[in-house]
Amino acid sequence: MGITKTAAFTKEHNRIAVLLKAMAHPARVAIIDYLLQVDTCICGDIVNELPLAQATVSQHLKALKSAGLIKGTIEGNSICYCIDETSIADLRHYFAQIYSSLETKRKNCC
Amino acid sequence: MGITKTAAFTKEHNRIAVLLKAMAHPARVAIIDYLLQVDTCICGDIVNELPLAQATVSQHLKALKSAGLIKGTIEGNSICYCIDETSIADLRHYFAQIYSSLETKRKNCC
DNA sequence: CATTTATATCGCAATATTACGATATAAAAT
DNA sequence: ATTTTATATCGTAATATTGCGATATAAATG
Repeated sequence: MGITKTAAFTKEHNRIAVLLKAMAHPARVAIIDYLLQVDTCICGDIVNELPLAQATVSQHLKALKSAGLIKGTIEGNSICYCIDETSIADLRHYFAQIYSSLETKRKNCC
Repeated sequence: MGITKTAAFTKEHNRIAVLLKAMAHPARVAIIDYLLQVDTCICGDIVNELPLAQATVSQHLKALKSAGLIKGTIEGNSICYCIDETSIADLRHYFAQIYSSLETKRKNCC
């Protein structure tokens, strides 16, 4: 025991959980933030932007990448990372739907 | 080593990470989903809705509650849980901002 | 070709999460 | 007053994450 019972939940619930989990760390929120701030997506200096060792940053980038939140393409010596719009659009849609669902249903006891 | 370097990141990045972490599990996504589906927020049967033991569900509810995603008020014998709109609004706003920022900046290399 | 630069992976220690049975608590029903 | 019902907490085992030094890889530069 101690392992997430992934198979017991719906595909959709798991899909959302995977995306959220990938972003559920301040370093990874900071990485997304940084990728938004730079105007080009040639981002070879993410390591210098974060208060973490190079190996750790690389791991965080891998986590974001394997969840589909960022894309990385080899650019000669270094790697060009940028945000994958699709996954952000999915999350945006997810929370927008929850919010509008809350607005229309308006619970009356809390 | 092995502990998240919370202090090294901004308050805002940590705040978002805490909210996302609370939702970053299929059981907790399922709980939010269920709370949305029921029309009243007297939700004493969340345990029966999930494929997990009562103790485990209670822990997940605690996690959602301490992150501020749900509220629970004692209703006699049982507890009335419902979604806390504020936190959902925050997350909705966060992803909407990322999305619109992506739209305006439109990277040209990926 | 040796060196530098950029990034990834390995191995490991510290810590955190997930799950559940057992037990506690406290209100409701009998 | 005892039992039932609803929920929380404790203890603990299994697993996952976080972080980093060391090392690997591979392109760029000298």
